[in-house]
Amino acid sequence: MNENKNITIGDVAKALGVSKTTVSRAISGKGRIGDATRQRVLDYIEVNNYRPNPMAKGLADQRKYNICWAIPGDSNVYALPFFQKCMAGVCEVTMATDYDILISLVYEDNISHLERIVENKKVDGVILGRTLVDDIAVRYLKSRNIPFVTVGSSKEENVIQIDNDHENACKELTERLIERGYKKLVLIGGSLNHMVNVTRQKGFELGLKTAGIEPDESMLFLGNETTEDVEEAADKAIKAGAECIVCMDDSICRDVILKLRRDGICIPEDIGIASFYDSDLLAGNQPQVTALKYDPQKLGNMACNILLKLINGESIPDKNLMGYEVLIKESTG
Amino acid sequence: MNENKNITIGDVAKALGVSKTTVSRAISGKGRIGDATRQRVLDYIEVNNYRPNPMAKGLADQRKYNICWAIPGDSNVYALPFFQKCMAGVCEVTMATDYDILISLVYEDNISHLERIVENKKVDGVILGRTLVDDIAVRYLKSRNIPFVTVGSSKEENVIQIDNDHENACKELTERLIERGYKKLVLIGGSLNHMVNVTRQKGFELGLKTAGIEPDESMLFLGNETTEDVEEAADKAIKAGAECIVCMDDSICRDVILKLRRDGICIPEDIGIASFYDSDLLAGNQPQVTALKYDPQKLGNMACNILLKLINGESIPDKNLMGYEVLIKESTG
DNA sequence: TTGAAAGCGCTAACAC
DNA sequence: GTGTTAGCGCTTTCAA
Repeated sequence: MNENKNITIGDVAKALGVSKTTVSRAISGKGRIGDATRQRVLDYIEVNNYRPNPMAKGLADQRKYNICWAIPGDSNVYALPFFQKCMAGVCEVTMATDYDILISLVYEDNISHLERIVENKKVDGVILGRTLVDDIAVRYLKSRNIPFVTVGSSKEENVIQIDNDHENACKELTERLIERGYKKLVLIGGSLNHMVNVTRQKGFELGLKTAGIEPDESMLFLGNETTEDVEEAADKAIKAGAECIVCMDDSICRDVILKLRRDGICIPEDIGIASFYDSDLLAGNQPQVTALKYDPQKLGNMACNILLKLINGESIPDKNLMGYEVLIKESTG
Repeated sequence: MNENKNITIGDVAKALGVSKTTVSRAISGKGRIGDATRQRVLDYIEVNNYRPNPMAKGLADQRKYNICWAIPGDSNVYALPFFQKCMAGVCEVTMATDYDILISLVYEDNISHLERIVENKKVDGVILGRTLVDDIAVRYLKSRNIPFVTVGSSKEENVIQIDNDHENACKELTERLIERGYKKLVLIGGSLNHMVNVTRQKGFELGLKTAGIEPDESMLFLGNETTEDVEEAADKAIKAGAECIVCMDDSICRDVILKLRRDGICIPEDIGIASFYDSDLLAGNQPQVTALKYDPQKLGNMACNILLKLINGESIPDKNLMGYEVLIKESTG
């Protein structure tokens, strides 16, 4: 149609013999306007494919119509399917609105990119894709007084959090494992600066307690960052007589499984394996792995919906937990 | 510092007793301005942490200072590490500029989200994260006359493409496999609507020809979409007497390896395995897999740099190929 | 070398 | 119910 000519609200107004205000009102639905006029405007816009200039709109109403999706910049982390699925969930929601998603990579000790985006006022709000125990991003966002939500729990006050119910999920899975006859459970986990890991550990310990087992150090192999760390932990766990290794996440679980296979240890004959997080990483495995299943996409939906509400001034409870599923599979006997 | 007060160019001008024009010139570097004045302005800005409002700037200079990173929306695809790494590469480049990245999910037969972003003029250019043989996104972008580049090759004319040199890479790996003594090579591949797969097939066939082998249908198992397809293909390949299975990408390779393991077929004793693409999916594997290694992050760097140049009116050659590495590992004898 | 003023395209009081 | 007008914060002629 209109090759390069950028048709503006003024053009529409002129063509219809009305004022720009009227056109603006027809579009936004705000203010009084006659039904007939509104329809006339809407029709014209539709036919001539008029699109308001977001810059002008943003300048005038002080909105950016962008939100920021901030994810870890560490390459071994951001590539996790979880973040992709979650982002797709966010995307699904924004697609139905005028909002778009701006990416930011944040690091545990460096959030300069996020800062730039916020300082430059490019977004109306931000979604933090993961939370840390000591989280400079959360603190920064709070200090800037910009609407934001976190995917994951936070220890900070007054932070709107959307999270899976890891605590209860892990508790339940732990209990179920014990019910299945495992006496000596062992937890292999990652960085304790990740809130999710802390929460999972708590769930694990609660599960043990419910079953009358007092958690102690000999069952916990935490803070493992690298594959080597994990393999070493697995070694120790086995030597300590573990009957079932519970892995805090899918990537740890993958590492443990590969390690056991190399060592000729059979699952589930020699030892049971369970994971506190299911994912594609574990998908092709056999035996299939007992694990907790969440829906990252739904989490993304929810986070985005809540952020949008927040931006629009609605008030939201701090804690928003989502459900889970316990999948008992072949890897645990 | 300044809590909520949005300091504007006017404030800076007033505080310094100069005009807005002068401040603008000091920042942009455009137009004549005295060194002393410029420095005075710059210092003030630095100290008071003034940030130009991107909306206003965009409105005035008709730029958006955003580029769009468009990736496949199919969940089994966009979660591939390749896209994440590539995006990180794009991000690295934008971080050093005023540009930010807007996400769009596109589908083979539906690019409405991309269309909205472009129609709404939210970006100055777009990077297409993958290319198809019949690519509606490419055609759309061309028709809209907006600067764009593709990561991956395209059959369309006048498209700026940034790609790994898949053809030569696959050709070379194929030759190397033959040199190692494999007589009967077989290629298992995915959708032939993906340009990358078409290119890889071509490289494979060129490699065979160089070695004096005429490629024929019995060596090609292409168009496999699902894990089941791949497993069936692997079955047929083995029954057809394949000595070495060449997989078009990492996920196919993973599927093949799992399948062989289930069937009790040993690598490399019973059969060789090679992959035209290396990734984390294959990382933990043993035996380690002979594969082609690329650098997706560098690809992202390059794509973004080129797009930025394009936006600034520079002219760029259509074809931009990047290097590769052939990794011969245990999986091929 | 610097400044005044006119937009960029849209929204929102405030009239009528 | 509709129009007038004054900005939103920046860039850019055009004068000085």
